[in-house]
Amino acid sequence: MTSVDEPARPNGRIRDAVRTQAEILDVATQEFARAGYDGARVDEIAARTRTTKRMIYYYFGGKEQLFTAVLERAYGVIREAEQGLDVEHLDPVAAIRKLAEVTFDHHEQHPDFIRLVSIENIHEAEHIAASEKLGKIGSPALDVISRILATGQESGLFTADVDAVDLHAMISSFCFFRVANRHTFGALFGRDLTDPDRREHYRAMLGDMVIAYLTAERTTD
Amino acid sequence: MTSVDEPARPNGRIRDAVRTQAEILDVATQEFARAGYDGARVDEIAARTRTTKRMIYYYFGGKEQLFTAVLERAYGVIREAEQGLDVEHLDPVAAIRKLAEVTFDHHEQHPDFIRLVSIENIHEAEHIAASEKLGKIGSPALDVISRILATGQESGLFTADVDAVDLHAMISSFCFFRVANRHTFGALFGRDLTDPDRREHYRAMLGDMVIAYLTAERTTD
DNA sequence: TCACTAATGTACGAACCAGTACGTTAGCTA
DNA sequence: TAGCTAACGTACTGGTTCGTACATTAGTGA
Repeated sequence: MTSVDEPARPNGRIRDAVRTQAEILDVATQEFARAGYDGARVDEIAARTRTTKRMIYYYFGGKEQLFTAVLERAYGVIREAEQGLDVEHLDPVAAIRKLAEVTFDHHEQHPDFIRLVSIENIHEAEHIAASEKLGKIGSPALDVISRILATGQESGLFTADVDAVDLHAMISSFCFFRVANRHTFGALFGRDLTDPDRREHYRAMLGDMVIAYLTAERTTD
Repeated sequence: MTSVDEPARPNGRIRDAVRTQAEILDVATQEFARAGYDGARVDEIAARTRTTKRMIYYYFGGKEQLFTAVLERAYGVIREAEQGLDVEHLDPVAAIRKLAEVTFDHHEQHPDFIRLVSIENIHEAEHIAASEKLGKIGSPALDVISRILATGQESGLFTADVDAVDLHAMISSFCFFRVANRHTFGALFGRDLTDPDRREHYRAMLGDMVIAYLTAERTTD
C-alpha cells in the first residue's frame, strides 16, 4: 500500500511528511478497527508509529478527523477495487454471479474495513457526513450493476423488480454479515461462517441466491 | 413537588431490589446501544436511573458484567419471540416466508438489539463467551426452520442444499444489514433502507429471495 | 551561508471516568 | 421493639487519556 522507496537512513530524524501521514493512517486503521472509536487510544497509535502523538494532531487535527481520514482511505480502497471490475463481457447471469463473488472475496479479505463500517454505523455515519470526500464518492459497482441489470431485464431473463442499489444491498448484506457477525453467530450457533472449509459453500450460496432471485418465475397477481 | 406515579410512600428512599435492577438494565441497554461499550458512561447510566452508581456495582459488579447482563436480557427477548412462532401449520413455502417476515419485523422493531449485537461483534463476542446463560441459550427458530426445511426437501419442493443454520444466516443477513448499516448505506448511496415507504418492498424482496433460492431449478452437474 | 518554515520531539495539564471506602436507613423478624 | 441485614447514598481517588505549550531541527530558497 505504501510505496517502498526509502533506503536505509543513517541516524537522526528523517523528514517525510507523506510517509509519516501514511504510517499514522496505517496504524490508526488497525487501532480503530481493533477497538472501535472510543476504545481506540491516540497514545497507542502514536506508540506504534515511528513518530509521536504530536504529529497526529499536527497532520490530522484530532481523533475525530483522524478517524474520518481512516474511513476516507478505506472507502478509497474499495472504490479502486470496484473500478477494476471486468464482468460486462459476460452474459448477465454470469456477470452478476461474478460480481457477487468479487464482493464476497473483497469482504473476506478486508475484515478491518468491515469493522470500520460497523463502527461508523454505531456513530450513525457522522464522520462520513463530516467528510467532503466521502459525500460524493459514488460507487463504480453501482454503475456496473445497473448496466447488467438493464441487459438482463430487457432480454426477459431477469424478472425481479429491483434496481442496482437494492441488488447491491442484497449482495452486501450476505457478505457483510458473514464477516461482521461471525463472532456472535459462532458463539450462539456453533458455526464459524468464515471457516475456510465452508468458504466455497457460502460463495456458491450467495451466487445461487442472487441468481435465483433475479430469474425466478414470478406468479404475478 | 414530586410527581407521584408510585403508590403513596411517605418520603425518602423506597427499597425494591428487583425494580432497581430492572431500571438499571433498561437505562444501560439504551446507553450501551447509543454509544458502544467504551463510549457508554457508567455515570450517565446512573444519572438516568432513580438510583446511584453505587448500586450498579452493588448488583452487577462492574461495567463488563453490566454489559453482559444487558446482552443476556436482550437475547432473552428475541428467544421469547421465537418461541411464539406459529408457522408449522402452513405449507413449507408459506411457512418460510412467514418466518422471514417475522424476522424482518423483529429486527426493525428492535434497533437497539441490533446495535448491541454489532457492538458485541466488535468485541469478538467476549461477553457472550463469559456468560453462562448465553452459551447454551439455543434458538427455537432454528428448530422450526429445521422441520420446515425437512418437509420441503422431502417433498422435492425445496431443492437447495442448505441446513437450518445457513438459512437462518441468510435471512438474518438481510434483516440485520438493513437496520445496522442504514446510516453508512444511506450516506453513501442516498437511499434510506428503513424508509417506511419502502418497507413492504424490502419485506417482499426478502421473502422472494429466500423462496427463489430454496425452490430454484438446479442445473446439477 | 543564512534565514525561514515545515516537520518533529518532550513534557505536561486538565478533564474525565471506572471503581471504592465509608456511612446511612428501610423494613423485616425474633 | 430491638436488632439485624439488604439496600441504598455521598464523596472521593487514582489512573487514564485527549490535547497542547514550548522547544528543536532538517531542509530549502534567496
